[in-house]
Amino acid sequence: MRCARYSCGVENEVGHEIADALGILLRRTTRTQLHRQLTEGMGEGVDEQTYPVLSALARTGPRSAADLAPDVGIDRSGVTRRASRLEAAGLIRREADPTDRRAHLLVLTDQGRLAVAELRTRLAAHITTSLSTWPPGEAETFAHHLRRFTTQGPFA
Amino acid sequence: MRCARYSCGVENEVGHEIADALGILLRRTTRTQLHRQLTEGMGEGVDEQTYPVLSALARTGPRSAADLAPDVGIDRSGVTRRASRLEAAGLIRREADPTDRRAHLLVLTDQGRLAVAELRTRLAAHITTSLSTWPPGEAETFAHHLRRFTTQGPFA
DNA sequence: AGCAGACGCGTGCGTTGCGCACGCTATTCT
DNA sequence: AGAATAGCGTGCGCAACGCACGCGTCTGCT
Repeated sequence: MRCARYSCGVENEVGHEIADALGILLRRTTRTQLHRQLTEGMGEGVDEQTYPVLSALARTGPRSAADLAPDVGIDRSGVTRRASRLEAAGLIRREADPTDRRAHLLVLTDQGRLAVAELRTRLAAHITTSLSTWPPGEAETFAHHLRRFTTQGPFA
Repeated sequence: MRCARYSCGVENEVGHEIADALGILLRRTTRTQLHRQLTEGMGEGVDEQTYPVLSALARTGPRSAADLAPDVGIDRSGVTRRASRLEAAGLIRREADPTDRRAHLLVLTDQGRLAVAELRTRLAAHITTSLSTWPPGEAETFAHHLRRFTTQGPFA
């Protein structure tokens, strides 16, 4: 176990370090406390289970439940149920697919768009306040690295 | 929406960017596919639900179930049940607290320690391979930033 | 010292959510 | 046109969680 920082290129040490940090992040994420704090006061329909549906819809636009399922990681029926809850909360609505009359497209309502924006804003506020002590510029590089990691990394 | 990179200090743009990336990470995490892939072939007791317990024990040493509950984010009874599963799988064992005869300390067995190490190794391998295309040094910087973020950030 | 209240763990009950399998409707291919 | 296929929603069984309770243990007060 030699010194890892600034070693030649990429070594396993870096992977372990990131793995540890991600493990912490996973744990902090798994505990739904932050999600609850973020979703507090929102509509009754949005929680840590329905949020991925909203987020995916906001990212990729209207899609069908079956199409959404692999992104959310659950069964199609689960997406259907979550969508029903979100529909009851008025955050999304089912729209008939014009090209296929048996398909239902899930599309965010204005309220749903506001909800996603609000959630993102709250999360950004949390992050921004805690990043205010970082040296100038490092937050930006971290943000770029994080984005690159999520888009081309093992979580892509 | 002015240009955010290398702006003065920290602006909301950075928070939003990180929030988006974390949103993706949350979604990718919520979908248990990666976890399943990582825990495939491990003992039957370890899954995406029991992993946080193992991880927390590996990080902080033997603790009681009630003490562990807030870190895992579930009820004490839930920790008790997860611990029972892990105990049945031989990954942890309940040990009588020497200072309090009603308390049971959850302590990793050698097998449990190996399981945590194996999980961390698999995760590190995933990360390392995908980071091999990064410019030299950036992975280390990202690792340090990520660690700092998880230790002093809003997820601390 | 003795007793009452508090604390900690484990367990039954009710609830919730998921996966699988099925039925129904619409589409497509021969 | 008819048969096979695809897509959505729903019933059933299962797993897991939260809440509340009981039992054993500790602690503080008289």
